[in-house]
Amino acid sequence: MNQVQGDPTPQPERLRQTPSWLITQSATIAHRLVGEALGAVGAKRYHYALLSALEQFGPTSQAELGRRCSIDRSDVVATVNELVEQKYVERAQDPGNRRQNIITLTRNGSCRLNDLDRVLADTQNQLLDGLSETQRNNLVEALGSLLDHQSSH
Amino acid sequence: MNQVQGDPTPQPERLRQTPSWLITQSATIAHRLVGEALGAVGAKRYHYALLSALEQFGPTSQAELGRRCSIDRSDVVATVNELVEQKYVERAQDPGNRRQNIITLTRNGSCRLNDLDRVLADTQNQLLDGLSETQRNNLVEALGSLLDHQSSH
DNA sequence: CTCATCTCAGGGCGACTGAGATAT
DNA sequence: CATATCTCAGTCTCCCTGAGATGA
Repeated sequence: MNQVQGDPTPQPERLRQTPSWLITQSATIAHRLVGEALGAVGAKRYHYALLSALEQFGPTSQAELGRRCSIDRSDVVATVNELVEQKYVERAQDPGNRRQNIITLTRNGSCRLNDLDRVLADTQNQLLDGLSETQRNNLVEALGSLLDHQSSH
Repeated sequence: MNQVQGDPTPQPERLRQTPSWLITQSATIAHRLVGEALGAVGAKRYHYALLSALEQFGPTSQAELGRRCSIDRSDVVATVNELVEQKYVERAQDPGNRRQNIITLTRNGSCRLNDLDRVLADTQNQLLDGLSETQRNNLVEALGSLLDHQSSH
């Protein structure tokens, strides 16, 4: 029967004050929102990441794609397979270095990226709905620093 | 052979400017750091969460623990099993409501929580190493708002 | 009958590891 | 020889669902 009022199952103070917990909880929410939004159009997070990299940097090997997007080599293989099947990218062996595959964005893939841009813009607004402009900027700035610093070990 | 200079595999702009991507990337790093630190002393993230809730709110049913810590009912069962086995909590049927189990923190469990507090404090410093005090406060504040707003739908 | 709770079994995804084949 | 790439197979953790049993 609970209390009459004033105890809407708050979270433990320890967790609320632990940055790593705040980050992973937020990530779970972000993950769900993005997954649902992309899933509704038949895409996944990794699809968007690879298409973004190809659009910005041009044809790229799979290993390089993995480095740029922080995606594991195994997952790059699987994701490229999916994107090839959907005709959004093409895979070709590099004649100058036959170890590697060069992945190229198709015109279809460019359009796809633009579509996903719109889907994601909506999702970001949903995710940050309660935050002021200042809070949004602070968040992006702080997490950017965190990633920069951590990636340089 | 790459360029002579100035191209240390940067990330795509689109990703760097997408809050959900920044959050999930940071979460992956946080997850790894916390997992390794807790794993080194035989603990898991869920262990710390449940112990925190029990310390702050006293004996609690499993369903309530799940609500307070945002842990799924199935995972609460598994985690309580582990904590019972390690003698950090005790499980007893509520005589007033025989549907539910009341979980109680043992003296051992209290000590364990203090130990984990120290482990986690170190980890938070590692995680936020490159950030100024202002950035850290901004981050905690922004993510707190995000979680508050999202949890109220 | 309905609702809440506890429990188990298992699916799905993301992050990751190991090993083999091939080429530099 | 060592190194780098691509690929497959498979593990592990977390998040979540479904369903059954019990009791309010």
